[in-house]
Amino acid sequence: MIKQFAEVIVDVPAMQTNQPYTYSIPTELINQVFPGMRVIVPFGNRKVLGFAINISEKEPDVSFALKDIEEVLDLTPVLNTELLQLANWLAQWTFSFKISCLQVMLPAAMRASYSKTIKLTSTEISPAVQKLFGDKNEIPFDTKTLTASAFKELSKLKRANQAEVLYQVRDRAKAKKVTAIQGCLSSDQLASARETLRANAAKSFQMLDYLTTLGLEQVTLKKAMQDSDLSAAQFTSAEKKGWLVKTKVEKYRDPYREAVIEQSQPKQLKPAQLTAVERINQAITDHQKSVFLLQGVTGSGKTEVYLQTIATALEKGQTALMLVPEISLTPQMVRRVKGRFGSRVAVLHSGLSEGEKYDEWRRIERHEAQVVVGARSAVFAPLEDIGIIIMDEEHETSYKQEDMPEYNARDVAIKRGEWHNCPVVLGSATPSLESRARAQKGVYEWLRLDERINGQPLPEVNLVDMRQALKTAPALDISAPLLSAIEQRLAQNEQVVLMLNRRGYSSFLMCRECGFVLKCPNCDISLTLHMDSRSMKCHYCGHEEAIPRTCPSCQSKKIRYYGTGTEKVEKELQELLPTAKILRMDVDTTRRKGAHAKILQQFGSKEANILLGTQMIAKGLDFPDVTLVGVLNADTSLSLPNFRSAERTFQLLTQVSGRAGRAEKTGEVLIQTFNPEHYAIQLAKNQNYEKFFGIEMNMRHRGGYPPYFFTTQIVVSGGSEAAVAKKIFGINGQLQKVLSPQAVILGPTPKPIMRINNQFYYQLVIKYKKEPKLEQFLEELLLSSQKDAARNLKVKIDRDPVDFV
DNA sequence: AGCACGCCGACT
DNA sequence: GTCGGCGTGCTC
Repeated sequence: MIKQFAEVIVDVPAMQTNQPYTYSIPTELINQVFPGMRVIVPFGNRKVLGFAINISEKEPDVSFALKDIEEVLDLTPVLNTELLQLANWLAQWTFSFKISCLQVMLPAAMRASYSKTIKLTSTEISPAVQKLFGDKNEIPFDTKTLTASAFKELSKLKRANQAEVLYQVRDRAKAKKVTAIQGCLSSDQLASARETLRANAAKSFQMLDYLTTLGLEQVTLKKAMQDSDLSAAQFTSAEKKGWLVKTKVEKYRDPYREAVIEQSQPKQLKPAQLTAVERINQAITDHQKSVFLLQGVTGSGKTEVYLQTIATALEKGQTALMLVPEISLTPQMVRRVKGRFGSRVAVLHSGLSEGEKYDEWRRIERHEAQVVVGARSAVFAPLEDIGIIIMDEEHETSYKQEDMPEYNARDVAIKRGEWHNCPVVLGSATPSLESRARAQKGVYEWLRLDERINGQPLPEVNLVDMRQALKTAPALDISAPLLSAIEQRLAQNEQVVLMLNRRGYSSFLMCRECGFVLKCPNCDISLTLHMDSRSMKCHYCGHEEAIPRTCPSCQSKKIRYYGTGTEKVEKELQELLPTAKILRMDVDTTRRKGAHAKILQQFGSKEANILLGTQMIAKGLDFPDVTLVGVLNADTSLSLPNFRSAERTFQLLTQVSGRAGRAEKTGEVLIQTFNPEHYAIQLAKNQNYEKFFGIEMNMRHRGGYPPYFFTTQIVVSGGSEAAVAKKIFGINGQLQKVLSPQAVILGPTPKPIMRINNQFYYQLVIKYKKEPKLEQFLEELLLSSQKDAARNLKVKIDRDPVDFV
C-alpha cells in the first residue's frame, strides 16, 4: 500500500506560518494531488485553503500525527512548475509571504471564502438561544452579522459543549452556466408529432420546424430564441412535451464578444522598425533570453513592432505575453491586438468582473488563447512555451504593485523570459533612467525608432509663463494664449485635449479668516472636495463628511476651497466658452465600469470638442482631429520632494504632447508653467529625451540615487507612535553595524502622511551599491519582527521603491 | 490570521 | 469565589 504526503503552503499570511506544512493524503485521494493544486486542509482547529507544492511517498520523520488533506479543489494543477518556482523567487525577492505570492498569480475568484456556522448539539437550551436559532439548528457564526451579546451567548454555548463550530472553506471560482436546448426527436418522430397538433397551433408548428432544422445539435437557449423567433415559454412547453431537453452548459463571459472587430493585416515597416523586428525575431528563433529596450518617439510605430514579433512567436507555435499599463489598456488598444490575432487573444484588466477575469484565465490555461494582453498582474498569465514578452510604456510606475507582494512586473517579466529562453522587449518613448542606463551599458540591447511613421514632425510645443500670464488671465487656470488657441481650434471644428496634472494635488477646504484646513480625523491629510457627492472625502481611509458652511474653528463664513480640480476647471471653461461641449474624465467620472470607454467613444465620435482630464488622458489615445493639447499646470508634479519628480514630469509632458496632431493635421501643444526654465520642462518642450537623460543622470549621480544606487525602504507602522519610532530607530542602529561605510541611510523619519487610519508610519531608506550582508539582515529582521506583529507593529520592506518622499 | 491556554482584576 | 481581560505561542 503506497502512502503519499503533501507539503502545503497554507493561507495564513504571517511570518510564523510562512513554511510548508506536511499532510498525509488519504487513500481515496492518492494520485489525485499534484504540486500546484489548491487543497483544503485542517489547520489548528479550523480549515484553510492551501497550495500543494510538493508530493512525496516518504514518511516524514516527525514525532506528531500528520493530518489528512480534506479536499482537493482542482483536477489539474492551477500553477505549473514554472509559476511555483517563480512564486518562490518572488517571496524571497520581495520579502513577502509565500502564500501571498501564490495567490497573486491567480485570479481573485480562485481564492477561498471562509465562513463559520454554529450547530446545536444539545436540546436543553435557553429560550434566548432558541430565539437566535429559530427553527434551524445551524446558523452563521461571525462577529459581523451577530450582535455582540448574541455572539457572547453562542460562545458560552460552545464552551459548554452544547454546540459546535463548523468551518467552511469555499472556492469562489464558478464557471458561468447558461441554459442550452437540444432536440431529442428523430425526423420521423418530429413528423408524427406534427400530426398530433391542431391545425391552428401555429407556434407549435413553428417550433417543430425549428427543431427539424436544428436536428440533434445543442444550442444556447438565447440563440435558439433569436433564430426561431419563439419565446422562452414556448421552449419550456416543448420541453414538457418531450420534444427537447434543457441542459446547463458552461460558458465563458467574453467582455468583448459583442464588438465586431475588423481584421487587420501587418503593415509595411519603416527601415528602423524592420531592423527592430528582425533583431527580435532572431532572438525568438534562437531562443535568446535577451532584453531589448525599444526606444521610440510617439507615433514611431512601436505597436506594429510588437504585433509583428508576436506573430513570429505564434508561427513557431509559441505564445506571447504583452503587458501594458492599466490606463492605456483602452478599447482602442485591445482592438488593435484583437484585430490582428482575433480569438487567440485573452485580455486581462481591472475593468473585468471577477468572473470575467476567471474565464479569461481559464482560456489561457486551456491553451485556447495564445496571446495575453494585460496590465500588471497579467505578467503571471499561465502561458506555456512563451516566445516573446513585451512590456509597453516600461517606465510606467503602475507596473509596481503597492501592496504585498510589492513586485515590479518588469522584474517578473525578465525572470519569466529567462525561464522560457525568450526575448523580453521593453518599449517606451521615455524609458526609465534605469532601463536606458542598462541599454547604455549593453545589459539590454538597444533598439531605436527615431522617426514617426507618417513622417510628420513632432507637434510644436510652446510654453506659457504663468508668472506673467496670470496677471491678465481670463480665469485662474486658463491663460489668455491658451484660451485663444482653444477658440481658434473650435472655430475650425477641431478637437482639444486639456490635461490637468493632478499628481500631488487636490482641492481642499481652507478658511480665509483663520487659515483652518479641514482634515481627516483618522489621517494626517486634508480632505478633498467632491462636488458630485457634495462631500469631503479622505483619499486614504475613505472617511466622508458634509461640506461645512462655516469654519469649524472660527465660525467665519469665508471658508472656501483651494486648489485646482477638474470640476472647477470645467466650470471656468464653460463660462468662458458657453457653446463648447466639454467632456470631463477623471477618477470621479470614470469610476463606473465602462465609463472610461464611453467617454473616449463620445469624444471620438465628436460629441464634444474639448476633453478635459487628468493624467489618464495622456496615454494611448489616438484621435485624428485633436490638434491642440493644453497642459494646465505642468509644475505640480515637479515640486514633489521626490527624486523622480523631474523624470515623471518630463515623461508626462512628452506623452501628452504626443496626443496632438497624429494624422495629417499638424498639432500644437501649450504648456502652462510657473517654472519655464526648469530643464525637465525645457527639454519636454524640445522633445529631447537624450539630453534629458544626460542631465538627469548627472543629477542622480550627484544625489546618489538610482540607477547609480540601489534603494530599499523599510517602513514601520503601528497604533502607537512611540513604539513605531522606537522600532525604526532600533532597526537603524542595527543597520549601522551591518552596512559598509559606502551605504547611506536616509532617516529614520515619519512618513509625509504620518498617520493613516490611526496608524503611524515611519520609514528609512537605505542607498547602497553592494551590501552582501544586507539581504540576510533584512530576512532576519522580518523573522525577528514577528512577535511585534501581534502587538500591532508592522515592518515592511520594499526593494527598489518607486518613490520615497 | 485565529484560537486556546493562562494568569491577573472587578463583579454576580 | 468566577467571568473575562488580553499577553503568548502554536497551527502539519
